[in-house]
Amino acid sequence: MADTQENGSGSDSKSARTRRRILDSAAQVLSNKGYAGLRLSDVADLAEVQAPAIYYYFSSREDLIEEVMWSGVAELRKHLEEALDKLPDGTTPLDRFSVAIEEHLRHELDLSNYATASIRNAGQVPQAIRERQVAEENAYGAIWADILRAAQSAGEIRGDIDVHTALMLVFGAMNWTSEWWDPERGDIDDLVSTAKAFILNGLAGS
Amino acid sequence: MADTQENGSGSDSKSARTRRRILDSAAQVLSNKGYAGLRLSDVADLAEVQAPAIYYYFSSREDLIEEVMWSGVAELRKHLEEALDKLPDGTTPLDRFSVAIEEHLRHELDLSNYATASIRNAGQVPQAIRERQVAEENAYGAIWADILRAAQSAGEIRGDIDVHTALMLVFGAMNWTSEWWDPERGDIDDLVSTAKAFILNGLAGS
Amino acid sequence: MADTQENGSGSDSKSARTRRRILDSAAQVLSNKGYAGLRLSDVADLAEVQAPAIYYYFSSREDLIEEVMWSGVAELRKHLEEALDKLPDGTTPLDRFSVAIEEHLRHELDLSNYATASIRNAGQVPQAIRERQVAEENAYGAIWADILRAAQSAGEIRGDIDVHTALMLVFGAMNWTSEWWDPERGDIDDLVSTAKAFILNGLAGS
Amino acid sequence: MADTQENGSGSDSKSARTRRRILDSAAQVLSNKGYAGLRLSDVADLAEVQAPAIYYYFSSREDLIEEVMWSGVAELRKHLEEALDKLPDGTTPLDRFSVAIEEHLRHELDLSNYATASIRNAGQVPQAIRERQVAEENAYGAIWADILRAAQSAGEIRGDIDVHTALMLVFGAMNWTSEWWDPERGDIDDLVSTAKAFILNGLAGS
DNA sequence: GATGAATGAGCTTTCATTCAT
DNA sequence: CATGAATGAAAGCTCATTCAT
Repeated sequence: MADTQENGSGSDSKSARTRRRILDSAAQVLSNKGYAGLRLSDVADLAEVQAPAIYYYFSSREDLIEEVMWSGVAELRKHLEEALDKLPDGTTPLDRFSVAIEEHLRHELDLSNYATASIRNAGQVPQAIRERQVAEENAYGAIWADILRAAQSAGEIRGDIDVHTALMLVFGAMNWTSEWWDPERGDIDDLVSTAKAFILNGLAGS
Repeated sequence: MADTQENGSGSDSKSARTRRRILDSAAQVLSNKGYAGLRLSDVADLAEVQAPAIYYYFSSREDLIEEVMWSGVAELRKHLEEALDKLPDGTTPLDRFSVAIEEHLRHELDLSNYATASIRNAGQVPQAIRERQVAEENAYGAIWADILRAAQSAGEIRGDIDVHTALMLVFGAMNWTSEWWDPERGDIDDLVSTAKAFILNGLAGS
Repeated sequence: MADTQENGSGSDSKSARTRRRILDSAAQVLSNKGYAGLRLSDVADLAEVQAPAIYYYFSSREDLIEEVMWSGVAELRKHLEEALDKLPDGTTPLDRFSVAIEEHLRHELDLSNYATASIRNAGQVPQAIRERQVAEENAYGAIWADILRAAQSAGEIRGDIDVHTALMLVFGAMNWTSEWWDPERGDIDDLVSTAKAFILNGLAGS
Repeated sequence: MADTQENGSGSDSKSARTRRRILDSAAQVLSNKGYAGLRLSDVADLAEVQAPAIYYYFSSREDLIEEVMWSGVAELRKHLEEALDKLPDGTTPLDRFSVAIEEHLRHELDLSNYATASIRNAGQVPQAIRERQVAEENAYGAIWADILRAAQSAGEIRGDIDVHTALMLVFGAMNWTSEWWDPERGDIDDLVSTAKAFILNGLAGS
C-alpha cells in the first residue's frame, strides 16, 4: 500500500496518471535517499518513464521536490481535518486530540511516502523549497495548537505547559516512528495505543 | 561552542589537529546538508585545508562519514556513562532516567554536531556505513533499556508498556528537538525541564 | 515592415500562409541567433504554432534553414534584376552599378530578414546547407561582375583592379552595415548616398 | 600559423600553457562554429584535454567565450598601437591610415583566430558577454577615428564624409575578407594593396 | 604532509524529433 | 492539419578521486 498511494484526487486522464506516477515516485525516492540523494533517473525508473519526460510535467528538479514536500503536509492536514469533522459535536478536546494522534500516525506509517518525505527532509531542503512547506506546516500546526489550548482551558491537560514546546515534543515522538517502526514486525494498532497513552499521560501529568 | 567542539581527546600533534578539524567540519556539514549533500569541498573549506588533503587522513568520503556517524553515537554514550557513573549508589532508576534525558538533550543541542549528524542521517546513509553505527546505537539503547526495566521492576513506571516502543517514542521526542529548537530564541533549561516532565509523566501514567 | 515581410508570392491558402509564417519566423530567428542558436521552439513561438507543426511543412530543421538561406539570396537577386530591368536602355554601367548598390542596401536593411540571415550565417552553416546557397550567390555575384566588367571596358573604373577582389570588398562594406546600422538612429538615405560615394570613388580611383 | 598563434605573452608554466591551449582552441572553434555552435567537447578535443579540465581554468562556458571575444579586439588594438608607434614622427595621417589598414588585414587573416572569432560573433553573443568587448571595440575604433579626423583636417580626405559611417564601411570591407579570402589561393600582398587602394580612393574621392 | 592539475563518472537539463490521436 | 506526450542524444557542469611534485 505504501508504494501505491494516490496523492489527492481528480482527473485520471493518461497524462494526469503519468504526472501522478512521477510525483509518487519522487516522494518515495525522497523519503529513502533524502533531498540531495534524489536522482531524477531513479524517479524516472520507478515511474517507468525516461528521465526527460519529467520535464514535461515539472519545470525542474526543485519544482518537483517542492510539490512533494508541500503536498506531504497538505495531505496530512486534509486527512486530519476530515477526521475531525466527522466527530460528533460534543466531543471533548482530549478526545479530539486522541483522534489527531491516531490519524497522524496512521497516515505517516501506513499511507504516505509524501508525509515521510516531508518530515525527513524538512531540515535539508534549500530555503526556496522550504517556504511553501513552512506555510503548510504552520496551518497544520495551528489545528493541533487549537485543540491543545482548548484542552488546557477545559482543564484536561496541565496548564503550566508551553503549547508550542509540547506540540513539538509530540510531533517528535510521532514523526520519529517512521525511522524505526517496521510494519513487518509490529502491529500498528499496538503502536497507536501505546503512543496515545504515552502522549496523553505526558501532557495530562500529575 | 557548537562549532568548535573537539571530539574525544588524545594526541594533539599538528597532524592530529588537522584530522580533528576535518572530522568536526564533516560533522557540521553532514548535520546541515545531509548524507548525499555533503561535498568534500565544503568540508575542506570549513576545515581550511585543500580537498585532496582529506585523503591523507581518510581513505574515502564514505570512510570520513562513517567515522562521524559512528562517533556521534559513541560520544553520546560515553557522555551518558560518565554522568551515570557520577551518581551516588542509591539513586533510583527514575532519577537515573531523568539524568539520562538531560544529558542526551544537552549533548545534542548544546555540544555536538556529531550527535545531530548521526541522528539526522541515520535513515539516509548506505548500509555499509550504517552497520557500525547500529552497533553503537544498540549499545547506547541498552543503557536506556536497562534503566527503564529497572524502573519498571521498581514500579516507578507502568508495567504494561513495551520497553522498546517506549524508548523509541522517548528518543523521538528528544531527537526531534534538533529540528525545531532554536538556541537563539529558547532557554535550554526550560526545554530540559518541560521534556523531562513530558516524558516521565508519559511513562509513569495513571 | 522588417518583421512582417512576405517572401515571394503565390497561393495564399491557410496552409500556405502558415508555411510562410514559419519561414519568416525562421529567417528572423536565424538573423538574431545564428545557425546553431536557432531553436525550433523559438521559431514556433514567433510563428504562433506548436513546434511539431513545423514538421508538417519542412522535413527537418536543416531543411527549413536551407530554404531560408537559399531564398535570402534568391530574393536579393530577383529584387536586383527587376530594378535593373526597369532602367532605360542607354544607362551606363556605372549608373547601373550605382542602382545595384542602392537596391542591395535597401533590401538588406529595410526589407529582409532573409537577406541578413543569409549574410550573417554564410560562414557557420554546414556544408550540406551551404551548397544551394553558394549556387545562388554565384548567380547573384555574376550580375555584379558583369556590370563591373562593362564599367571597366567603358573606362569608368580603373582597369588594374581585380574584379573578384573588388566585388568582395564592396560586398563587405555593404553586408557589414547590418551589423552596425541602427534604423532608429540613422537615416537610410544618408547611408545609401555615403556608401555609393565611398564605393564608386574607391573603384574609380585616380 | 593561424592555428598555433599564441595570445598575449607571459609565463609559460605548464599550467599557463594549458590555459593558453584551451583559449586558442576556443577561438578557433568559435571562429568556425559560432557562439551557439561552440561545444566544450570540441574545444577540449582541440586542446587535448578532457572537457571538465576547462572548468579548472574558466568558471563557465560564457567566461571562456568572453575572454576570447574580448581579447580578440584587445589583441588587434595592441597590434595596431605598436605598429603606429614605430612610425617616424612626421608621418602624415593618410600614411598612418594606410598602415592601419595593412595591420588590421594581416592580423585578421594571417595571425588570429581571436580576431575572426570576435568579428564573426559580435552580433550573436549574449549581452553579458558583449559588454566588455564593446568597450574594447570603442577603444579600437577611437584610434581609427583619430587618424581619420586628422586626415580630414589635413585635407587629405574629403571633409563632407561622416567619420563614423566611413569607418564602418571600411571595417566592413576589411572584416568581410575573413569570409571569402582563401590563403591557399590568393596572395595576401595583393589583397592588401588592392584593399588599400579601394579604401583610400573611396575616402579621398573627387 | 600537502597541493596544483587533471580526470571519469554521472548529474540535470535542453532539444530535435516522433507518433498516436 | 495539428497537438499532447514522450524519447534519445547530447550538452554543460559538478564532484570524488588520483597523482606527480
